[in-house]
Amino acid sequence: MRGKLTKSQQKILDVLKSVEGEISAQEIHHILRRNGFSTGLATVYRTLKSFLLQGLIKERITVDGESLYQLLNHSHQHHFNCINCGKSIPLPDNNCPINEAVYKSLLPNNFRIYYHTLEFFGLCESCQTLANDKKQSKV
Amino acid sequence: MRGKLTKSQQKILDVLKSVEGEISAQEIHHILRRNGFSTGLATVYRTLKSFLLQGLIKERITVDGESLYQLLNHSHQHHFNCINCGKSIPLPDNNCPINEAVYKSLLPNNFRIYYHTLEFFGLCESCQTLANDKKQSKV
DNA sequence: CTGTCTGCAAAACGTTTGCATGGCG
DNA sequence: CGCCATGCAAACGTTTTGCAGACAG
Repeated sequence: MRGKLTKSQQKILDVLKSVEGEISAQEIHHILRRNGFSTGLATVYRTLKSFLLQGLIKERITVDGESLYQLLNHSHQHHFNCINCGKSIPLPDNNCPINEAVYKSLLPNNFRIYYHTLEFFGLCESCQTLANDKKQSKV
Repeated sequence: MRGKLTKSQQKILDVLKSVEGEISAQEIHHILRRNGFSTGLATVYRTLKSFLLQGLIKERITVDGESLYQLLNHSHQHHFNCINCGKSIPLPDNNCPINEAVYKSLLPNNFRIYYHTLEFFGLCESCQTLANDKKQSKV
């Protein structure tokens, strides 16, 4: 894939564009199937990997071990993730603290940076109270 | 597990303490086996999940989909990750831009934050040249 | 005794790969 | 005609789960 996209690749890109936030490979696959395309799951994965290497999309792995993808030109989000229930709550995106200056100060310049992820982990409100009630995961 | 640790759990904690940086569940398992303990892999996973929920350790999922664990009181590291070859290069940890003030400004206070991850993704030097040579992943 | 922790093996899950087919230049 | 992309199914590696037995309080 150099420049031109195949039909399948174009359809996958369309789905990515149509989605507000992040989406998984399997969801893309379902949407395509639902819309009558016989695209295989493997093609979705292969295309996403290719998009990723071209710096077109970003990838984020959730607490549940699933990869979510998002177009890079979309406004990016960071999240709070509950390590107990797996809930992932996007933070207001207006004030991401990672700007050009931070990039430059932290990273050697022989890397080509496509994107970053900033994620917070802990317990959400309800999982905190569950933990306090000791009903939970004494393990 | 409330306060007191079982033998297995203590041994797993010891391994975490003995390691400078991050370590995978499987590596912990191997080390225990090598040292003559018959600890099962499932126990390692179960214990790590419990440690995680107690805020004892942090978890980071690599580009290859493997979880790495690290004691939370150890100095934390951020990384540059090559999306092509999977290399993960730790950044100088002295100046993490995510401090208390940033936490407070970004996050609602009904979450209990245990830790954060900040990761940069892109192409490392050698993968950039490979990409330029077009020998690579035209997909 | 009772309840939790453990090891083992099997299952689950998301993802990747091999291979034969198909489509496009 | 040749080459790359595709679909399918099988393979893969990590993590989770079910279960019976071991252990501790």
